[in-house]
Amino acid sequence: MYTMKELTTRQIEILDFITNYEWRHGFWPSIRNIQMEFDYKSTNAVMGHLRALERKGAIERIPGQARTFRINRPDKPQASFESEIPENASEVVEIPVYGAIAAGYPDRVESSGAVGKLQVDIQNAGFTNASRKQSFALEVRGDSMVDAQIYDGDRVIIEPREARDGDIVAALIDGEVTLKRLIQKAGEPPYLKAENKNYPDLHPLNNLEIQGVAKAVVRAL
Amino acid sequence: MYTMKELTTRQIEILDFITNYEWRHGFWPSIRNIQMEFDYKSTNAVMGHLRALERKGAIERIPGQARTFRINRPDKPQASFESEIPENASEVVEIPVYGAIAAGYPDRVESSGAVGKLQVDIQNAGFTNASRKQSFALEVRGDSMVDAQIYDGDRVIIEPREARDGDIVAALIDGEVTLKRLIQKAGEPPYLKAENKNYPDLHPLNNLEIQGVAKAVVRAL
DNA sequence: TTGACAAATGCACAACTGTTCACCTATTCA
DNA sequence: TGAATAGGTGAACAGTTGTGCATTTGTCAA
Repeated sequence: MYTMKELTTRQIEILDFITNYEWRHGFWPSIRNIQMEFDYKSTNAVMGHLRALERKGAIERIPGQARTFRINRPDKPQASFESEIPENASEVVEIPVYGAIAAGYPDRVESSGAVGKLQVDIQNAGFTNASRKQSFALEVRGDSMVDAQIYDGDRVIIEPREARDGDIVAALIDGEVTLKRLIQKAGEPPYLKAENKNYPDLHPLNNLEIQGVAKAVVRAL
Repeated sequence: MYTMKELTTRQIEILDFITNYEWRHGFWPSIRNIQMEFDYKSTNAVMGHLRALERKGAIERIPGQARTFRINRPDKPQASFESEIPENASEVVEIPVYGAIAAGYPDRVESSGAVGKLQVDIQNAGFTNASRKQSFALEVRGDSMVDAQIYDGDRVIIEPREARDGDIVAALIDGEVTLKRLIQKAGEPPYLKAENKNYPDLHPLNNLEIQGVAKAVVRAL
């Protein structure tokens, strides 16, 4: 189901080290940091793996800039034995629930203060370490996202970060808050698309401010 | 109140930008990134502030290494925000994720050990205090519950308790595990019903053992 | 006035860091 | 057999990045 291609054992080891390094240090490793961990005699051994990981969509980097990683996790945990010793499994995201967000037509956020908390661990929700502390949850109102399996009353966990094309985002469009899918093609102005045929696309008149990207849905049964 | 000394307005601005940059990008800014943000003509303007922030204990850095920040924030945000949050909202359930459960036709639980953890607070998931510690999460496989908005790959949080008519349950039916809705009318033998017209009802031949009731769904986007 | 400190400019340097080129071994697969 | 791919060595290069020195301005308190 996920677009990420298969990774080799070595590539998974590298990826794990990068993730783990960031978890332990709070910043990403340099290529020579990785080189030392694996006792490579050349930085190029690392470069090859990084290129492979990038080609397979597992990571992203900013060319030429130091320690700028982005990890693209598949939602599923990879190797089964890898998680038998879940070192970071106990790490928890603490997410304030701020109020309602309209999945129908744009609306204003209602509640000013947090009305509850939601805690989800990083592995399972696919958060980047970077923004986990700032994540928050919003209660969904309306039915404009039903085709993305997001329903009225669900709680959406929002991670504040830059959005890419196709992300489901919490956005301020002309001053009002809404939950929609972001369409951002090169050379064209970005707009918001509902996941429900009955709703029209939302083209911003003035400005479009992305507040964050929806990372997970939680629904009480 | 805190060991951290007073920061000037400018230093707070710098600190905020650093934190915010890391939120948005997933990695720390370089000194020149900060310089550009504040339109400094010299990197040394930034250096001065960084030195001050480090001297006052607000941040830490690794000398000579790129984009290696550590923010020393007071752990508690602000008292005013804290008081708006219900006290018991911080209480957390720790839920091991055990493996896959078939929402299609019955299947065996695949993994023996926990493959991850999921933490959800009590208020939002609606757990009873009694059984929250035994709760666990299962990954859903198949599409037999799509009409209840439970999809392939979702994680269902199961609370082990006696089920009532209409509950969505994890059940052992004739030795195999499945996720279905329980139909239990008075005077009739209970059976399991899929939330998908294409799946037939499951009538147990021998025994029907309810392992628990589904309380919440968590899905990564 | 003097001193201390916050804030900022300008420039140069050295270390850190990503990247490339050339070359090598081993395995898989048609 | 030949091509493709994973994995690796070695050396060199260039851009990024942190850092130091010298200098200026303004505020505030002793």
